[in-house]
Amino acid sequence: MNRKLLAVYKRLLREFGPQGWWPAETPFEVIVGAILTQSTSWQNVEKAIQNLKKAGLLSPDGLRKVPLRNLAVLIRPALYYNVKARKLKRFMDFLYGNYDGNLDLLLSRPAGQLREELLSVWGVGPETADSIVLYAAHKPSFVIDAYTKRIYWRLGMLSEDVSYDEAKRFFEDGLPKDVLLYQEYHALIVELGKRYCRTKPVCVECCLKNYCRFG
DNA sequence: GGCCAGGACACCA
DNA sequence: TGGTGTCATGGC
Repeated sequence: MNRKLLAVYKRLLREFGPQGWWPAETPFEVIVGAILTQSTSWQNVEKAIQNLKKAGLLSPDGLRKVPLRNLAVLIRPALYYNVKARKLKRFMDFLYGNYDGNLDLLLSRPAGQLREELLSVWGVGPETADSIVLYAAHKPSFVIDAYTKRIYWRLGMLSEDVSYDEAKRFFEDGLPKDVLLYQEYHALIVELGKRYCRTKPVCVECCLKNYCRFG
């Protein structure tokens, strides 16, 4: 257990309150959002998801059947829409090819196996896989993103060039294995990052000055 | 008008 | 295996 890691969590929780992530209505929506939000602000992702909803396509069967080109047009507000349309299609191929479209069955797999399977799908990298395991399957798998590395490097708790897996291990070894804790912690880090820790150095300093004095 | 978002993959040496 | 390029909208 890492006391400082827990202290930072409590400080963030006090500052921002419970986040209640993920902002989605169903596990399937979590998965679609996780792919669409790759290197993209959530505001843009929401527009794309709304388009899918209006078109009545926000379901495994809907996304499986819609032509690639139409799908790309619908998710245009999310960045890199051609690539992401292909990624969504690949995921549906995987879901129907291996689980007959049964999402519950896929998500019922043990966390470690689920993560490995997700990583085998083209377009699903470590962060996307962990987001799905944690927020769609509700199983413990800590999510690392650019904000996490940036903030904990500035806090002197991670090295600047830390790998994804190393950072993940650092958090999982340092925290109780608790799904709700993992969910809230990552959401709070993103909230802090969005407000104060953009890439510009001055903003990172600002973040640390105002929000990262953790005893 | 410019910068950059809650990444992942291809390609190259 | 690590570094760099590609993808390509919309908000601030």
